[in-house]
Amino acid sequence: MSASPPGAREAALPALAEVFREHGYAGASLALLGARAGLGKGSLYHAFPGGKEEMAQAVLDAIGAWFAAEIYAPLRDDPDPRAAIRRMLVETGAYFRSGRRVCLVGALALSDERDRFATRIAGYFAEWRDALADALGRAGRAQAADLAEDAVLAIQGGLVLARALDDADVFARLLDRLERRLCDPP
Amino acid sequence: MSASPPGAREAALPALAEVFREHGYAGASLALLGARAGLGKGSLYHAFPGGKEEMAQAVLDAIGAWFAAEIYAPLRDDPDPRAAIRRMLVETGAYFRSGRRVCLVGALALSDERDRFATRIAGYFAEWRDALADALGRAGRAQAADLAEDAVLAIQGGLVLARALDDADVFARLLDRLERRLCDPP
DNA sequence: GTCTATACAGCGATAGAC
DNA sequence: GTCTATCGCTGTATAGAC
Repeated sequence: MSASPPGAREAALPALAEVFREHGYAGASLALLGARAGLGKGSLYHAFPGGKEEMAQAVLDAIGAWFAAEIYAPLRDDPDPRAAIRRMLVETGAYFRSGRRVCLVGALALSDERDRFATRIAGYFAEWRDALADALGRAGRAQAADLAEDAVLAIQGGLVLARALDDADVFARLLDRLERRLCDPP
Repeated sequence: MSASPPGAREAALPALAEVFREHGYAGASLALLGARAGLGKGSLYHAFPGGKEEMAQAVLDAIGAWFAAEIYAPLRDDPDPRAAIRRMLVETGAYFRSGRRVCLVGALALSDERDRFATRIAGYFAEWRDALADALGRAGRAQAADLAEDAVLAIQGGLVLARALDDADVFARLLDRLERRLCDPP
């Protein structure tokens, strides 16, 4: 029981997320997670009784909720689908710090922890792809599903290549190309 | 000194590579590496005095050599550049087991071990991109550099998405789209 | 609730028998 | 050359003081 500051758990999530992004699931030690969140191990386990796995699941939920609200919902609901797609590209560039920040979901998908988080990983990408396909369809594009799959995958590849070459311009150029490919009249 | 079978080191590389692919650098324990290679720790350290890092560097060298011979060289030298690009797509599909196999270089790029292997990681992708741009240029395509960057990054993204959705068809569809985008007349 | 202390397992690496 | 035994360390997780 007990009345910890009601949002102690939520308050820690951004710090935890950043540690997972920077070090991966295996490399994110409880010492690092606690230090960055400003909590001792006791407090961490009080907020997340399931330990590291529960922390990661909560982080993935928070990431999914952010994308759902800021990106997927506009793609589905904005009466101007092209504007929603442009918004998606701008928000994506900002969220990933122009390619300097790793996508935790993509990194987990490649790791051997994939199975543990399979549902959330698959949901994140399926939702993104389907919301984008919806917007492209409403914008009158043919083969909206293929185009959406291609764009979602390119964003992940852009993050890989930008980090591999240590060159954030790679990601910026990709977003430019995507804007033309997705928003220019067919 | 001593005359270990001259290729003991080389013979172990494919097994070591597979363990690194499946478990990542951090997750590839010496126990796993030795078991899969059929060697005890003593033999492993005899072949790779630098330990796990030397094993990974040797694996990356072998991967780079394979791609250089099978993919980059034809892209640069084949008198029919479109045929070389088609060959690249076929070989890539086979190498990554139609998307069921992870790209070790891409996974390392996302991990926090990136810096340790930065030179080989960057070289792998830069060579691929430049060789493909060369072939596209010889095929008479405009904006060959952009097109090449986009294709190399899409392959990495395709591997991420195929694994995230646990759906190898994602990767197969991507290779089909790339063939049209790269080989069809402009 | 938050801390420190600790249990216990697994890691990379090394030493030394054979 | 290859093995087993072991070192020193770090990991997650838990117990218990406060």
